[in-house]
Amino acid sequence: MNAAPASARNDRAGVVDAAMRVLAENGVPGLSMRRIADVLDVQVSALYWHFPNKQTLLAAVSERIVALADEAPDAAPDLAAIATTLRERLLAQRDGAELVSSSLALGLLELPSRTRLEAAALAAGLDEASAGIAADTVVHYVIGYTFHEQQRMHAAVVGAADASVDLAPAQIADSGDTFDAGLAMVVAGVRAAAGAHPGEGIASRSR
Amino acid sequence: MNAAPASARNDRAGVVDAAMRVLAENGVPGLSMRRIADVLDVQVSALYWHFPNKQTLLAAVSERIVALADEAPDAAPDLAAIATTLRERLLAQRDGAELVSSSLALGLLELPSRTRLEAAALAAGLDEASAGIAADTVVHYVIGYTFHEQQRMHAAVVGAADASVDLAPAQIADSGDTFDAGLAMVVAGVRAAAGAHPGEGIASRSR
DNA sequence: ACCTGAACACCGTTCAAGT
DNA sequence: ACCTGAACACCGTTCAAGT
Repeated sequence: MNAAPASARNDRAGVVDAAMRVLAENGVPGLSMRRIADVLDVQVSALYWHFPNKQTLLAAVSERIVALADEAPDAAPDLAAIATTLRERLLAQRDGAELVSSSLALGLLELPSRTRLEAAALAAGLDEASAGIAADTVVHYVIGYTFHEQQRMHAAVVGAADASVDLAPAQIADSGDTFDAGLAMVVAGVRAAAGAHPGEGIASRSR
Repeated sequence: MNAAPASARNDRAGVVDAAMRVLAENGVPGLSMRRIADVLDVQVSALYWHFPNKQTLLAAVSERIVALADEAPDAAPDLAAIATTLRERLLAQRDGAELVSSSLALGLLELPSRTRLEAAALAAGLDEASAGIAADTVVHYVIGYTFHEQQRMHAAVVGAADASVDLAPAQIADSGDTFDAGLAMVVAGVRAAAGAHPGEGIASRSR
């Protein structure tokens, strides 16, 4: 299986590597098939042997972005912790949220975090249907927030040269706190759904 | 097809009208400057007299999509009702959520619903900072959910001809219920934040 | 005030053909 | 199994020039 000449031939992983490099340097607007081919020193058409089209290639990039680093022992599943980890993965790559959002919407990507969020919601006491909805709700919040954040980061860079837009530095600096505050609301809402269903009344607060 | 009289000059509103028509027929992927120009029976370059670039034109389209029909008497501001109205506006136009999401992220669009959501959150008892965060959280949920939903609607149409993907019809049919369920969680979380701050809750900050 | 005509520098995708 | 070369049908944007 490894008798192939290691010289100029690429595989899917290599193409994704190249795409990640183009993404880091040029962002989504500059992530073209031709640019990826250039990095690999190959014709554009060569990419179509590895992937049927650009969206599928982008989905493979997205998959790498959201791949969980730790397959290790899962501590108690915690909604906020899983959401925060997802956000960090998205932030680690330029335009990560945009890429993942689009791959997800096209049904070309499965989100490992979503499975974990669903498990956490179940563990918190939600029924199966509600747990799925809760997981999606958290995912929409995280991706929506981070997408917005990353686009504004880019706008800030362009705007700096442009001198037409200026964001207060504080507005950017404390975006982590703002994310956490919004996340806390969503998580509180999910917890409220846990209390509502199985118990007998609306206000069966055990804590 | 139905070109305007050759003598009639266009204005910004007319260009947006044309763009809305192209959007309805071709969706975002087919919403090109050339197609818009064709509808107006005009050269592409003519569009650049009205708008500095495509993104600004798209922001004007987004603005029309989210414009509130009723400037009328505001009943008691209700988070869920405002969110539902926003979703309906987005669903009324093909790829509406995608368009609005991108204009919003680029800072080219102000969302009337956001102002109303903020007011509703204040009325519910949140402080000013939290009300803004609550409004953004609801907006992220609504846009994220609807974006995902609309992309899947299109994928379903393509997939039907494609015969490669099939969504359970039930999955699509009850998407309204699923939206409401997720929204209920978010709204409950916002309400929880109202109870926490001003009273004698967990963190009693002197103010 | 609003538009034409033409160009520039790009795109994604296909396909016969090569090795 | 993996790639080349060339083509096709598009893009957004600019700009001198027209009325």
